[in-house]
Amino acid sequence: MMHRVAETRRGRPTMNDVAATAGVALKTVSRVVNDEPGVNAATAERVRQAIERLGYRRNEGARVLRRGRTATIGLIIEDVADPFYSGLSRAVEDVARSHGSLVFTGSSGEDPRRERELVLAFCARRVDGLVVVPAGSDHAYLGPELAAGIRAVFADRPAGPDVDVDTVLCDNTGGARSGVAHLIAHGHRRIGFVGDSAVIFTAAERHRGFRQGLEAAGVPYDASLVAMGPPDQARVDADVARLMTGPHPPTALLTGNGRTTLTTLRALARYPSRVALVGFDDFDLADLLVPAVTVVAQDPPALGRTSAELLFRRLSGDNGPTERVELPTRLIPRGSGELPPAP
Amino acid sequence: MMHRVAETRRGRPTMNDVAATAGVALKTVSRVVNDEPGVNAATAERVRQAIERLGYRRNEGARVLRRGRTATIGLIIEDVADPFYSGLSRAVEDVARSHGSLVFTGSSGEDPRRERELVLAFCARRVDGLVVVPAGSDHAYLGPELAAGIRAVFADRPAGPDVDVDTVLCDNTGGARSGVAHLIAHGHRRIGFVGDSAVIFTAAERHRGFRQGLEAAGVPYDASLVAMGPPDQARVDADVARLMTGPHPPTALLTGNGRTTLTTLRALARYPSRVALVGFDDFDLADLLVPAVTVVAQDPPALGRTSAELLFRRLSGDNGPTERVELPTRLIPRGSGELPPAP
DNA sequence: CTGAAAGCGCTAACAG
DNA sequence: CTGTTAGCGCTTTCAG
Repeated sequence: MMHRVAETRRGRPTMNDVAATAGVALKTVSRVVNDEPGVNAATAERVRQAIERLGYRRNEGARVLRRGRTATIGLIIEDVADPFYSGLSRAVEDVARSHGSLVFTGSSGEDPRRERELVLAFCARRVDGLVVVPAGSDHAYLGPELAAGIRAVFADRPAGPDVDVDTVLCDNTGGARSGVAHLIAHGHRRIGFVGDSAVIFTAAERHRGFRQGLEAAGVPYDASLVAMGPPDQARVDADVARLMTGPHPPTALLTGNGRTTLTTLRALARYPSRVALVGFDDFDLADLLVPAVTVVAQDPPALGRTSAELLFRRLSGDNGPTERVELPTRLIPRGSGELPPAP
Repeated sequence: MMHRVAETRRGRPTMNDVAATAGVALKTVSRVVNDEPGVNAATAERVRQAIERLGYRRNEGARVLRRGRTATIGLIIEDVADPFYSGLSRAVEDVARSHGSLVFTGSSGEDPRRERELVLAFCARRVDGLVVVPAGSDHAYLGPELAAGIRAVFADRPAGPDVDVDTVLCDNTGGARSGVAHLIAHGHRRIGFVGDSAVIFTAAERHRGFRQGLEAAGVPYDASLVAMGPPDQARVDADVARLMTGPHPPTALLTGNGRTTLTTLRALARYPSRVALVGFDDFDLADLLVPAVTVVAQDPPALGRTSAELLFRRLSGDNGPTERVELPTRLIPRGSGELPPAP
């Protein structure tokens, strides 16, 4: 079937064009388009034919201008290409869809300025709400947006002190504690920690949990066994080399997140001795490595789902006090975390 | 600093509110907001102060209504949570950003109805253009949108015959041929193919390349060594079992995409004999498995980047004939593809 | 340099 | 059941 180019100046047929074509008033078209009751079946049919003939599609932007809600939310994460965030994204998207909303996605790349830029760009598009994994800790810029009624839920990391928003986190300290406890239960006492930069909330929390885990078992904390920094291979190679070639190398490692686990495994491949390893974050293929990798699993989709559901609860009128949800972690033993201390 | 709630009815300050506060006309505010020349410095400063005081932010939707362009594009993929698509997404997002655009992301989940729904929802939001990885092959629904001036680039898979759009593909047949050639060069003659459902374009193309590769070397094609279907573990387990326990099991396998490679590796873990394997699509950790996995690598970011750049070229006025770009693949030998045929 | 009026495409409110 | 009128927040003429 052929579709003629719209009759209007701008390239797209409008409700007015449809009304003219169908020989009815604008409002009648509006009624048909919005399934409002009280239109004669025959008239409605004429309108529908005109719509079909012109290839008319309602302009959502114009509609929003009148109605207020955009049925759109914004999602800011660190990097869609990271499996942790892509799992979270998918869950947010699914929840949004079930609420009839579309989602703008943006990657901050761990840059606070970019985070701010994205949030404000989304707000200028008048998203109804935001799910944000913050890169920075200064969120004063959100003040006017929140005051204007845009709702926000922070996921994975909390907001700075200047705003009061709902937050969904994972039990970072508890997860790290359980990882350490697991290694200690398997006989380890010299346990290293390879984590992300300490400025990142989750990294700092996991490091805290690591320390607590040692303390709980009466194992002294040794700062020389801790290596925190950016997750690039070169940095991790250097840090692992430092740990493994020191006077008292660790017999076990806790790694601070998915990316770090991979880079650490690569770095470790150069050393003959088998160190035990528990990774924070599960990853595809953990079961296929030799030995299979024991992990403290988070649930990225649950993080996304919980955040988005909380957001939509707010959007549908829940004005109760700010919530802070903490999701549990789960230790999955697969082999690498059960290796005994090397002699 | 405190921000008072907007003085208007609707919750957000408008240009009018700013004008009233600054004691100027609406148009002057507009000029300041848009950095138009010809505003007295002092006046502009008063306006800026009013903006700051009210927490004013331009309503992009209203602006669009007048101007036409939304500075927004839509991206439809199969699943953000799949690393192939998340890599592509990130690249699209980056290109969009460099052109000052925001991106709506949606996952079709391989469902043509959902693909259509997303495309139309994005069009109703008046995106300037679309990058779509199609799930279906009927794209007649796009006709009116294209006629109305929305540009579209299809990525990874071509559009159906009913529309004429730019397309960016990967060299699926060539990649598969090179994988097969590699295995044959290492002495294999009984080579199996485990791929995605044949209805998926890339799967069918890779199967075709597989066949061509055999033919080129004079190795007869044996349909009993081919297993195509959904990438879930159960199906792959069953198919691999069929292949490996048959009268003449293959000594090597070509797997049709990233997910299938993983499920096939899991399935193969149950069999003692070492079959050689080349996987289509590279994946994180391929180097850490034992043996490390030889792959025919695609470049998902390049796919996204190329598609998005083509889209923005169209949006900036390039009306040349429809293009069809094909991106090369690269064989990365790592070990699994160089295993000799089992005795 | 500044402003008033018109209108983008739509829905809300109120007639007939 | 159908239509008219106003106006969402902004930019675009066109006049001062």
